[in-house]
Amino acid sequence: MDKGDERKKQLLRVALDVFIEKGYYGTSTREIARRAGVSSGLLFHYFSNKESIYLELVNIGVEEMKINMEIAMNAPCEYLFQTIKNTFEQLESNPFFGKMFVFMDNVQHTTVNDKEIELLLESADICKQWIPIILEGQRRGEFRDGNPHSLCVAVFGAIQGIAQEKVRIPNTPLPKIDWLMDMIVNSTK
Amino acid sequence: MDKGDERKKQLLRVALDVFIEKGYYGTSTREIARRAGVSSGLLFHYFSNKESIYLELVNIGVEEMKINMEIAMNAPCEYLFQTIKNTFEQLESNPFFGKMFVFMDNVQHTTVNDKEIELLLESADICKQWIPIILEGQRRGEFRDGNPHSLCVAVFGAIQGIAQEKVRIPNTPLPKIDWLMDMIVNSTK
DNA sequence: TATAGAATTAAGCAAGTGCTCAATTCTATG
DNA sequence: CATAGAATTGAGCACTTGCTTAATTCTATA
Repeated sequence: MDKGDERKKQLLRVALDVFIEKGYYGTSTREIARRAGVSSGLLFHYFSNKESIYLELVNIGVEEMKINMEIAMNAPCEYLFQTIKNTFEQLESNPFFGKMFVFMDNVQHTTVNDKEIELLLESADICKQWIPIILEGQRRGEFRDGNPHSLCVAVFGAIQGIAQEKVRIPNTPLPKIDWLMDMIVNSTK
Repeated sequence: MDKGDERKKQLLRVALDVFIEKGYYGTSTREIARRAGVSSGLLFHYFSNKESIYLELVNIGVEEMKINMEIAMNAPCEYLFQTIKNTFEQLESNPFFGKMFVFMDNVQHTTVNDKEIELLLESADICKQWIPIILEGQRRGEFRDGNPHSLCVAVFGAIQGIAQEKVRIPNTPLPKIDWLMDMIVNSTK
């Protein structure tokens, strides 16, 4: 209900769009303000600087990712299935999630000279977080062999590709989950 | 041997690095010049404007991609295997190829308001070019069923993920090709 | 109705941007 | 050696950038 909170959320939504479209450096504070139909001064009333807008979005993204990771690790196959299922369900029902997902990938591949962001990204690097789970899956013989990092990067690249497409063309149908699971799960199982 | 040609190539190499790192808008012509140890005036002696530097790189990228696509389409499995094999061999032996590969992916996901670039990208969109090949593979029953575009986006996302990693950490080992083939090829074959 | 505080604007500064251009240095060849 | 033409510089223009600030409007409540 608070007018200020509502405005701040609106500004974040607009900023997310522009950041996805043009990257960090390509986004000007004036453009965010203009697209929000607001003076650029107001933007700096709600955020202390451009970087902090980006940071706040990264933080939201990190939280969003964590929620998707909360299922326990003592069932790697189940975990993976649930994670992909959750991700796809969200991609289908919640456009903001898709944008955030793509945004987080862009963030990973863009240098923003800021140690705070770099640190945040460490905690948002899903590939790194998945490695122990994949190792466990491999130990159980449920997952394919091979460098777990490659496995991770490839699976995640695939999901990313699908997400990118979904954000660009929202009515793209998503592939079946089994199909993606097969990428990782040992087919001789 | 020509001094001017050599300089131009050097400037393109430097520009590629900066574009990958900071994206189109984040890259300033002064920074390219500075990193090349040259005045910014010289940059505009060799290129008519910033956009044309980018365009020239995109063109090189498109050519590089085309070379990897030249094997005929009447053997989808063989074609795919060869393409991935080529890509991995290049990633291993030629750092410039890897950078170009990542650059082309960044290009696809960045809006640069330029119709010429947009047109070029049409011809560089590997996903679109692969679709007929995948359809043919599916018709023969050699490839998995499912939306060919999703298949494409996923496979390509996986390869991209691997390439990104290779560029960031050059001594990352690449996964086995069979492993990637399995993503697409029908396992009941 | 009066007023404190939040929401908002418009103007503007210092620094950085893409790009130009006159002026200089280098270099190959007659 | 002389000189044409290429390579290179550095100053600078017009514009955009992130951000500030004084001034104004809105809005809730005493």
